Amino acid sequence: MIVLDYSDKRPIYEQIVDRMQTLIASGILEPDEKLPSVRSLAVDLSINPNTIQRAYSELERSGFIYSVKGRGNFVRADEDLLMIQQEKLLDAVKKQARSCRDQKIELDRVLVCIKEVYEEEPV
Amino acid sequence: MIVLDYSDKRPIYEQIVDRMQTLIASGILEPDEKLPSVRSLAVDLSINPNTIQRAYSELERSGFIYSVKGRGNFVRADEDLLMIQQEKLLDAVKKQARSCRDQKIELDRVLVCIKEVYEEEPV
Amino acid sequence: MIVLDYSDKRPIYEQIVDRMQTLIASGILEPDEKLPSVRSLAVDLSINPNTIQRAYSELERSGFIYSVKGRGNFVRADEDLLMIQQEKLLDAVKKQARSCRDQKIELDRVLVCIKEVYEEEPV
Amino acid sequence: MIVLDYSDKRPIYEQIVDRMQTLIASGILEPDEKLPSVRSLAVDLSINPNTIQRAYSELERSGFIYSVKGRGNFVRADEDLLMIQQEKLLDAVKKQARSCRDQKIELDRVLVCIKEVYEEEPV
DNA sequence: GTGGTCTAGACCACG
DNA sequence: GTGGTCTAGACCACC
Repeated sequence: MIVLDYSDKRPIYEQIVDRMQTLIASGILEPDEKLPSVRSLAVDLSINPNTIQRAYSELERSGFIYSVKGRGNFVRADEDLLMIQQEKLLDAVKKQARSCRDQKIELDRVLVCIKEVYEEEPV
Repeated sequence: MIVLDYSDKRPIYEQIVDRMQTLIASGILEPDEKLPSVRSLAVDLSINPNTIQRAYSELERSGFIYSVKGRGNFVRADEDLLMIQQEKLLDAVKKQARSCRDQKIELDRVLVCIKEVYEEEPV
Repeated sequence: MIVLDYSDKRPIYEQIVDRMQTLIASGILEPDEKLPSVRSLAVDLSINPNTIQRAYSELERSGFIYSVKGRGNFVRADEDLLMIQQEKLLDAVKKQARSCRDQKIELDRVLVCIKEVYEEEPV
Repeated sequence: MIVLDYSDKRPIYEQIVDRMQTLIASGILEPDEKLPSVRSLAVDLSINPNTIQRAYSELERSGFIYSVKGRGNFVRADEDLLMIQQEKLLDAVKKQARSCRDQKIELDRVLVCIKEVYEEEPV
């Protein structure tokens, strides 16, 4: 469910955070569903448990999951948060669109790109 | 022409590289135009000349500028390179579009965002 | 009478202890009144009986309740203890007041807050 | 400037975060002032640099400081944030006041406590 | 078994 | 020298 990319410059914990957010936002992980335990996921991905711990802490801080000591981490049901997340993503889209425009890429080429992606396979 | 953002997590030299690339790709800096000297730009931005030097080196390595010993750095006229840059940017757009799709953002919302941006003022 | 908050970072047993202390101090639970049995309360809150047991043990240790083997747990009538509890709480109030003062919150704003609360509805 | 309390149940990094927030809110640390470096503070308090790092990360995340790689951490000037911080603190005060009220502590005793504190020495 | 904190020590990127 | 990430290994509290 999670694939790490060591050639990516972004830190590992951030890749995990992003992936989990996507899994939650897309509904693949349902509200109150239990996430893999810190240690088991660490073994799975063969990385240090601290790194998973950090990813989970970030997810809890930003409200995507809640953690119960001695029991595990669980998906939080929060529609508002997902909305805010979408807005953030759209802001990023706009920023990128400005780069395209500044580099004289025609509008249609951009739109076609987007449409292509939406016709691909889902997650 | 260049504004640094110290609260941005990206390194200073990278901000400069990006900005220069945009200025070149958008035609604001014209082919064979002379860039500000390392030292003068360093004074302007009140940062270490080494940082400017690094940015210029990166730009030269990736072919956006050429340097002439004792005279300065100049914008290279290279249509192919600009094309490659555009492709890179479009790849990034696709990657982002996948995120939007995975987070269940409707296609139309994304397209509208892009169109809005293209109707804004240029650089 | 007791509501657990799993997203609270405090341990479950501590939430129960606190709540019971409040119920006793406020007189809602009267002296020599019988508390719910460990097992029944565990079923009620759908948690592990061990957790209830731990809460009751803490309450007994600190003198709020006494337990009679084979009969159950009962509220202890102890005026002194309640006084000590009040002193503890007032110490906490002072500590918090210092934070307010250090953060340059005007004295009046704090006093008004307190007064507002005392005019609200009781438990 | 910072004193750790090992008998406190709260984690060390949290104590540091709180203390720094107070120092910033009270104006002892001024905007754009440089904080002690991660390593030097670690030596000072004789704790692991990772713990300082964590505290600083939290402070950056919540907007109290900004960090520049290779240069250090600096106090951020943000009036709004301080206001929000004050509101949070007053909410905590109200919560505590409810406990006092529920435990039948007279209003005047609480008010006197607060006033006493405000007449003590500052930070 | 679970999450959470801390230490020790290492490596990298930046200026 | 600065911040940032990661590993390895330990200890604690909770359930």
